[in-house]
Amino acid sequence: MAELSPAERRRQRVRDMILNAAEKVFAEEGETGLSIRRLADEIDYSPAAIYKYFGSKDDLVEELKSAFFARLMSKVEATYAAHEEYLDRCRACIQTYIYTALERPHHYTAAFSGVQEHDAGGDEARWDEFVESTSGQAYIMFRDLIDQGRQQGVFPEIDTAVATKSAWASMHGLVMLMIHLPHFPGSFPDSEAIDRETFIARHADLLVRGLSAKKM
Amino acid sequence: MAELSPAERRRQRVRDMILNAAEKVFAEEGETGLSIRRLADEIDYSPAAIYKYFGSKDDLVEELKSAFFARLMSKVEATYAAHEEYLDRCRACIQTYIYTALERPHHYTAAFSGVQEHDAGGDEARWDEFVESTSGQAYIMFRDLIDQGRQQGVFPEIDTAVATKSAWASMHGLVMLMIHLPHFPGSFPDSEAIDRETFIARHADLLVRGLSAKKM
DNA sequence: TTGACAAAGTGAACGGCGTTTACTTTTTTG
DNA sequence: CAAAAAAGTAAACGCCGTTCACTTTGTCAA
Repeated sequence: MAELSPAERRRQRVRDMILNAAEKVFAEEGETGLSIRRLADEIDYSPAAIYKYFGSKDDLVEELKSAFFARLMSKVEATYAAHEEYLDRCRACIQTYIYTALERPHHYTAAFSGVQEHDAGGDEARWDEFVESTSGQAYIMFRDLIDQGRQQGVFPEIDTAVATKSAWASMHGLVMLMIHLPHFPGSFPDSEAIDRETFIARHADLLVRGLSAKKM
Repeated sequence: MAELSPAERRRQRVRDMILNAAEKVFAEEGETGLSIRRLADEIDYSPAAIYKYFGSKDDLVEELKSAFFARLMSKVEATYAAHEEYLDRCRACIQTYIYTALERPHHYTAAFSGVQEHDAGGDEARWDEFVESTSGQAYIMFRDLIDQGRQQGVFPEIDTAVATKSAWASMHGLVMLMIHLPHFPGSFPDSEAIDRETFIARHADLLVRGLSAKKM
């Protein structure tokens, strides 16, 4: 079962030290605060040593991001399993996604950063790549969830793929606004204060309502 | 009428040169590609000269962002004026927001960057600040639009502030996903290809449908 | 056990960055 | 025209990611 030699174990330990130090800094300060030199300092190695374990700073950050996304996915899966009734399950999964994303705002935003040019050409080779990517997994999971709703007639008039993308956008947008606007959604003096929990629940409601509605 | 002295005119010209060069680079490459030294090079001045016109790189970028957001707002306002029927107006404004944001992805994302800590304490002094900020203006405008719907009974059961924030999140999320995922929403082999125009229209539809629906 | 080879680790450097400081040149103005 | 103010600059500071030549340490077959 893949026994590790002492050398491999040692290597693994150092690698983990780097990752742990990086995770800590990144969670608190994001990519801005994370520098190879600072990391090296914290683990008492030279900066150059880190390059024996990671090809580049981006590679390192990539690993932080995908570890986070794996956790996000497994949390949503657990929520899925914990709810029987379909609409409950929907709302709960949406909320779990949002809450978990908010636990690590720097990770979540970093996972969706970097402007992509929109290749109109149907470059379908990228689909495989996407499915294995962090965001791809989120898409697949919610697509399956929503398609159940279509099959059961709860969402009578939707196209699964379109509805999934819309719903995802809606969740994603809420997370992003909450991360970037310090007073969202509460403490707007133009309305009664509303706390995050109730707002998230209401947002999930609105979303489900839109999916359930018949065309106008 | 605030006549400008020749000195002031000259100063203004140089300032604009800097801003134009910055705008060009930023539109194409975002904050990554924008450096003071490169800017100085392009306009044939020394790097230090730029600091006679802008306090910092962030100040400069701030000006690019708010100029963009002003354009975004005025486009949405024009769309507002161009549509009479209420639901048409709603859908059209949503779509204009999305399209204009997508014209300058680097500007739009930069305007929503930087993780904020969530001051639970009702720090209401920030409201004034928010109202004058770029994102604050977007909020106010859509809030007024949606409140019209409530008053007219088109959106019968909504709370204006909550609905506005949800709707905004929904638009914002779509823009962000389109910017960050190269194949969104089309060219997913799990469904028929769908182009951006139709998808945006459908997304706006779904949103309006949610707002119109009665509680379940 | 030893000698060769690989792996781990390092100090110093390269080229880039935002920004500041001390300085010179140009322009405005009393 | 002199003095004050503004515009512009070269050089440096302290960061950054990354690379390279080098030394140290560990592994393993003869």
